[in-house]
Amino acid sequence: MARVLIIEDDEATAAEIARALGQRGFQPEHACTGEAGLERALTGIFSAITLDRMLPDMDGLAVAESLKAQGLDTPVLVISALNDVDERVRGLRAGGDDYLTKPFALEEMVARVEVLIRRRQSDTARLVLRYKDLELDLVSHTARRAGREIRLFPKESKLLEFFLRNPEQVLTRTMIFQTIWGYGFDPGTNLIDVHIRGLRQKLDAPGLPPILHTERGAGYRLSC
Amino acid sequence: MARVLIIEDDEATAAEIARALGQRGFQPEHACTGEAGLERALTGIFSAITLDRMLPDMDGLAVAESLKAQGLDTPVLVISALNDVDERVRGLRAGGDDYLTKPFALEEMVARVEVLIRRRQSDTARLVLRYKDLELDLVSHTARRAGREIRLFPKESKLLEFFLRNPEQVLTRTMIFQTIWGYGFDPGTNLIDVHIRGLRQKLDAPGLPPILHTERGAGYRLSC
DNA sequence: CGCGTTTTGACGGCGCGTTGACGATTGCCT
DNA sequence: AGGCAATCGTCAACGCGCCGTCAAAACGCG
Repeated sequence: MARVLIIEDDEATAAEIARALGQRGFQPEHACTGEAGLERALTGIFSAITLDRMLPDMDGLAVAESLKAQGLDTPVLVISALNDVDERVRGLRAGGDDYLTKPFALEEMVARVEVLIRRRQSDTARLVLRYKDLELDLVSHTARRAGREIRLFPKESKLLEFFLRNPEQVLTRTMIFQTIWGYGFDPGTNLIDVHIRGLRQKLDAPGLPPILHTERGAGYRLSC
Repeated sequence: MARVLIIEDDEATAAEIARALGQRGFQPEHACTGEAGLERALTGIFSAITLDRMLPDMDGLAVAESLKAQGLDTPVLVISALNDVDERVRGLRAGGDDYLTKPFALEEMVARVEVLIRRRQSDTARLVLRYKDLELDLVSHTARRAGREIRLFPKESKLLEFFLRNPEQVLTRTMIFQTIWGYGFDPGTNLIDVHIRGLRQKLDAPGLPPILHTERGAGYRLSC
């Protein structure tokens, strides 16, 4: 999952940005100072960086310049209260890849981050399905519930995919065999039961409500 | 010198943009309609495109989408009078690489075009890729891990390049065959396995953590 | 023709899918 | 309410097929 570094001294702003990014499926991390941000950016792997123009210890532009000077080409979105045209031009020339002025709409910020990342790795757009606090990466066969990452077997992944594409609906055994195994009939084994068990075991961490419900005599259903 | 395509119906605006770009050393060309712009963009080689959101014959966003759909990845700067946040987000999601609202300062417009071009060049013309303690020189086909220099075969280099451009992501056999061999399908041989083995053997010096992981039933992944 | 590289094919190990037995639970019927 | 049958859940073990390995053959370039 794409990691985004937030270099921002104001805690409240940083929290808002992080939340907005998190909702779009990014994995945000936060650094409070320019120094810390530089450190994190150089040691970790990030898909993009949001950089506050004004930081307590150093100018945001100095951070951007330093990053580019060290050969790091992670795209940088400069965020600033300075709306002057000259300031914006300076920000872009200093190594920023985009410039956004405060106050800004969170949605626009996220959209700009997405553009920056999209340009970089234009290939391999990963396909992700979502329902409530559950999401599934169809390529890596990796699920995620309440932030916890869960590795699934291919068959489990296919099964969960079927449920996520038909949430809150009862799926009969026949439908499941049809879709996952291509059978077209119920062979009478407990194949599905076993895989459902596997999924439940991995998805239902203690403290969370169960998400796969059995409809006796009918089939199974994915719901809150 | 870099050519920039201006898709803009208003003659006066187009002339201003062209002059400003020309002064910074760009070679501007002008198309008056969306249709003409599409035509020029697809037939000529441009480093960037400025695209008016409102055109007489078609919506600017439709032009942007059409360009991206045809596989053209020339960066697009969308210019519009619509300053609504939703509009801007739509513009970016539709395939625009940046969004600028009228009225704008010519200098900022030029700066943004420069950023788009700079970013693209650094993407394609980059000679060395890095991830953690691993780096790869694309011209000499030489890798380096923990300081140790490693000579790679051309195929191995291409394969590693693909992984380095998509770190920490699962790459399926199909994706790899598509990218490295241009097949578009999995021929069912163990070609990839053999080359992966070659890379592992060369990259994983004893004492270092393995860096190429297999995701059974899914593909391979480059990580820590 | 000779060298370096890529591809093929055979073989073995092990992960994952499947099976079958058995226990638990549900719902109907007496 | 209680018993019974049908349905579902759980577990461990088997075996197929995917993946790793190796060496030899095919390829391409000079």
